[in-house]
Parts: sequence; structure tokens; C-alpha cells
Amino acid sequence: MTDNTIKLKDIARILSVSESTVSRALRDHPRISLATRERVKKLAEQLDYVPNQVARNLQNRHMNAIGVVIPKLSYHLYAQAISGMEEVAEQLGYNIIICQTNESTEREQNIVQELLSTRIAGFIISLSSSTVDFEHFAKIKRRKVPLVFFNRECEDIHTDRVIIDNFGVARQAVEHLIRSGSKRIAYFGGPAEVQISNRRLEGYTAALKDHQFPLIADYIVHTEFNPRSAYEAAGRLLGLSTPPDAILAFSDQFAYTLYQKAREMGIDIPTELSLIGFNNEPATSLLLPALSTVDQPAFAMGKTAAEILFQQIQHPNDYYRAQTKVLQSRLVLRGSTR
Amino acid sequence: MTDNTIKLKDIARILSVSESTVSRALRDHPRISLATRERVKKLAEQLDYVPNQVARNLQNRHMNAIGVVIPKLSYHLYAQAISGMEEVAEQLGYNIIICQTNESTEREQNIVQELLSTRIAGFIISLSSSTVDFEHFAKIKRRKVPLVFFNRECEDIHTDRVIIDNFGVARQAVEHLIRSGSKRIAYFGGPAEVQISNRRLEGYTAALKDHQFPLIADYIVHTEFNPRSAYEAAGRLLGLSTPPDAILAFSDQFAYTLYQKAREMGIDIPTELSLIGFNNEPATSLLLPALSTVDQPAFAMGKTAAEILFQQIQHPNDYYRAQTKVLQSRLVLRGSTR
DNA sequence: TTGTACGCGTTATCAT
DNA sequence: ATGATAACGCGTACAA
Repeated sequence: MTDNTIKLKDIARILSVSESTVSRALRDHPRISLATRERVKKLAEQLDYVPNQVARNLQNRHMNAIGVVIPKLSYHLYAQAISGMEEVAEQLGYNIIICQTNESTEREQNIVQELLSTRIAGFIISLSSSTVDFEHFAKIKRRKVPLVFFNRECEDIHTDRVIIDNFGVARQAVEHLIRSGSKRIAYFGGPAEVQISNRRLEGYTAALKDHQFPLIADYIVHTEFNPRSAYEAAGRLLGLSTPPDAILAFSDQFAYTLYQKAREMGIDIPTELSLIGFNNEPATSLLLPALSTVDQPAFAMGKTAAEILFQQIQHPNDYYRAQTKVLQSRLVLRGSTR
Repeated sequence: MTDNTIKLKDIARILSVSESTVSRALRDHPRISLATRERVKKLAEQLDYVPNQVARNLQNRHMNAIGVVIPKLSYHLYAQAISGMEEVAEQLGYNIIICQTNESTEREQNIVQELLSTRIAGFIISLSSSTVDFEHFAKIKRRKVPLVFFNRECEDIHTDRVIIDNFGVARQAVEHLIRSGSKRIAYFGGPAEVQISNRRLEGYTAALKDHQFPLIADYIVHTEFNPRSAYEAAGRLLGLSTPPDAILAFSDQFAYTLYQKAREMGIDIPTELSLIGFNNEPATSLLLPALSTVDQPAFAMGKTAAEILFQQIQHPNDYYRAQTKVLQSRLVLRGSTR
């Protein structure tokens, strides 16, 4: 297979100069005569020369790309966060390699291995819901590859992280439900292994305790991130002999399911049931009644994670204490709460 | 900066064999003794050796990655399509580099240039809405880098494409509106440069013509892909002295805007206004009434595009006639149509 | 200011 | 079955 791609050598030969001269001229190296620089650049332009980043990267010891490992692109929060990362990466000339785990630890492990092999400059990771073994993350750190967790983090690994105040905002949401007259408040959460779900549960618990509300086991629901599990769990919760009159849901997706089930069971929102979701997805404001939810600074979270990652990349030998950045969320009250 | 990464050389030295032997052993080359193969593999495992893909790629002449260039990740269709591509790429050991143009041609051009430099194995592209100059695509073809368009294509470039039968399904949708009694049917479309919007417009026109409906200029709307433009356009359309009694919207997003405006103006859906969207986004079924829409085979489109791209990658010298794969969409009728 | 020589980590080719 | 050497395309230290 013949490869006609133009390379430094070709330009050098035509101009009867050395490859290094061409290399320097193209990168505006200071000690190069204006004349040759322009000759070189002109010819490069004519020949449609495109530098080979792979060769450059081999010298750099890493790719000009960062790896982003997330559960699912279709979770709106991640799509937004990635836009935030892009803004940072683009300016620095880095690409973003996105990999979805689909909530599978095995895929997560394979992806990490694969990306290590690709010699990406660093990782930004949000854990799969099923991940409880952290050896693959430890491996990243052992190899001293920059790593930042965001949103769903892993406490066992000593590294930077960017998260949201899940505890605080959940507490605040439940506070609101209490103040607006709810008496039987439930938490509709994700799988029991998921950190952020548990943090929100703690916030929920704290708010109840503050107001001397009892903790009722039936009102604390854990369910998988798939519509069927959620639908069944919703049926059980709303079908209790003493059903809740308010629910804090782990996500807007879960809240949608609760809307659906409530409609089917003839339960009116918000008079019989107050509902608060999480994420402020675009459709939330279109529901009838519009869904109250927690707006997450997803774009900012992605941007911040990328900024911190590039600090690590650009100062690889700095001794640093792993920092945890906590971004503030905002409770958005709409028609689904009283 | 010391880099302690284990490489072939290290393993070779410890085992007192040559680098080539190690290289071959690790890749299960046939002509290597079982004994050494196992010795090598065992040590590699112990030392936590991870092959350097960058070095490999330098020889391959291209990265083990494909570039995916799309308008926006937050359009649900693209998130789904990417999952389809991932399924194919993963099996072949390729990564996916995703770049968003945010509907800007300038970004699109920069991204293409950047990805060419990165020596990705191929491109899968869906055009930015504003792109009317195609030189950057021509450049890809000139360099003989595999390229597949999907969803939003570019007719001027001779290459493979995977699209949806926009004409046919729009015609079918309008047919349905006519048969269910609508008399004044409007098309609420995207920017005038966007191919797929125009194809749908042609389908709309064809259906009207089939039934001897007049073509009314006021009923054909072009608007930008941002909420404000859409909101204003919706106001103008619904505020006409003789407003439409049915609308085919270019996207569910646009349909949402029409819902909102209709509510504000006290127009009832579906009795006073029938509405059909495009994309079957998750939230469509939750609206009241639920939105009738066109379900697009987004996952299949991504998967097919990737399959075709890898055909190009694996058979670079095949003479081939650029193929156009047209996937079928499906009209999903719900409460927003009569 | 420019050229020479070597290294980045791996694989392919040719030799043994 | 294994080893030696060159090559992939570029950047850089050192020399001139």
C-alpha cells in the first residue's frame, strides 16, 4: 500500500534543507531565518502538509487526548459535562475520547486498560453504578496517569474529584417538602452501591431527623437504573397501605416513572403527592404539572474537572494534596410541589 | 522527568532475549516456543506491562480510533447513534473520539483539521446546520481517509452515507394529518440550509399536492436551532389570522416549543391543533397529551455507519461505488394527533 | 541560522 | 525458534 502523505522529509528534500529546519520553521522556532520560514510554510501549504500527531505523541510519551469514562451518554448530565470539558480541552489542543460503561464494571475495567494502552494524557471518570472493586483505578494511579473523578466518585482512591453537594441539596429539598406540609416523605433512590444516591439519602435522613420525623423503612426505596425496575418499585411504593404524600426521587427519570404510575393509580400531583426530581432535564418543565427538581451545574462540573486534570497533566511532579471541589446545586420549584 | 513505564526492552533484558521475541510472544505469534511465550507473558503480567499503542500506531500509519463529528451530544439522536458506533468499534479495538461542532462550520473545519493531524482511521460526520462550504470534506477524501456521513449528509462529496427516509416519512405523517381531518397543515422546519429539514419539507409538499391541498407560504416556517428563535417563530405561526390546525415539526424540541406556545395561547391539543414531532425522545410519551412523533433508528444508523466505515478502513484500495443506506423510520401516533 | 545524529516503543524483514 | 536491524515521522541536544 502506497501512502502519499506528505511528511517533513518531502518538504526538506524539495527545498534542499534538513528536516529539522522544516520542523522548526513550521513551529515558528525563534532561531530560524524569516526567509526559510516563509519558504517552508508556503510549500507546506501548497503540499497540504498535515503534521503527524502520532509521531509527536510518541515523543511526548502521551497522546494529546484525554479519556472520559462515563456510565451513559444519554444521561443528560454527562452530555452537558462533556461540553464543559471540551471547552477546556479544545483550547489546549486536546481531543476527548469518550467511553460509556453502560453501568457495567467489566466494561469499565476493559475501557481503562484500553485507554492506558492508548497512552491518553489523563482520565476523567464517573463510576459505573455496579463498581465496588477499585483495582483498575489504583492501577491508573500506580502508573501516575492523571485522574479526576466527577459526579460519581470513589473514596478509596487518593485523587482529585469534582462533585456536587448531594447531601446538602437533598436535605434542602426535604426541608422544603416538610415546610410545605408533607407528612409522609419517601426517598426513591438508585442502587444501594451508588455513592451519590446514598449521600442524598443521608441528606433526606438528616432533614427528617431535624424535624423529628420518623424514619420509615418502606419509604426508602433502592432500585436499578432501568425503567422496568423503577416502574415496579414505583408501584410498590405508591401501593403501600399508607402511601407517601411526598417523594424525593434520585433522578428526573425516576420522577417520570412516578408521574406515570401516579397517573395510572389516579393519584393527583401535587395535591396528593409532592414530587421532586434531580437533574433539571429539558423535559421537566413541560410536564403537567411541571416537575420540581434539582438543577445540577453539569457544564461547570465538566469544565472544572478538565481544568484540574490539565493542572495534573501540566505539573506532573507537583506534590499535591488531592482536592475535592464541591459545586452547589439549586432547587428549582415548579408545579409538582405544594 | 523519569518515566518508569515498562516496555518491551525491559522485559527482554530481564529474560535475556531480544525485544522481537518478547513482542512476538505477547502477540501469540505462531513461531515461538511455548516455553518462552509463557515465560514472557508471566513476567509481563507481573510487571504490569501495557503495550504502547502510540508506537504501534506510528507503524500502522493511523490511530486505532475513529473520529465522530456531530452537531451536539445533547440531541438524543446523536447520543444513541454513538452507542451504535461504539458497539462496532469496541469489537475491533478502536476508540471513538467525539467532537461537537455546536452547529458552527468554523469549528467543524478546525475539528476536521485536528483529527486529520491525529491520524484517526476514519471519519463519521453529521453536518453542522450552517455548513455550505465543503472544502474540508473534500480534503478528507483527497487524503483518502475513510469517511461516512450520517443523518445530515453532504451531496457534493462522493462517499458513503447512512440516512433516514426523511421524504417518505414526512409525507406519511402529513398523509395521516390529512386523513384525520386536518385542513390547514403547517411545516415547522429548521434552517433553510439543512438538508434533512428540506427533505421533510418536500415530503410535506408532496403529500399536500397528492390531495390537492394548496401550498401556503405562511405555513412553511424555517427557524434556527435555538429555543428563542423557535419560540418566536411558534408565536408567529400560531398567531396567524388563519392559524394552522395541524403542524409537522422538524424535531421534538420544536414540538415542545409549540406545546408551550399553544398552552399560553389557550389552544387545545389535539382538538384545535394536531402535532407531530421527530425523534421520539424519551420525554415525548410523558407530555399531556403524549406527543405523536417519528421514531428514528438512531442506534442502527450509528451502527451501520460504523460498519461501513470499517469496511473502508479494512479494504482501503477497493474500488467502490459510494453507497447510500436509507433506514426506515416509523410514525408513532399518540395523543397529540386526532 | 542550520545540519547531524539519535531517541520515542514497537513491529517487520531478513538473517541465523 | 530467535536475534539484529531498520523503519514508522518527528523533535531535540549537540555540533558547526
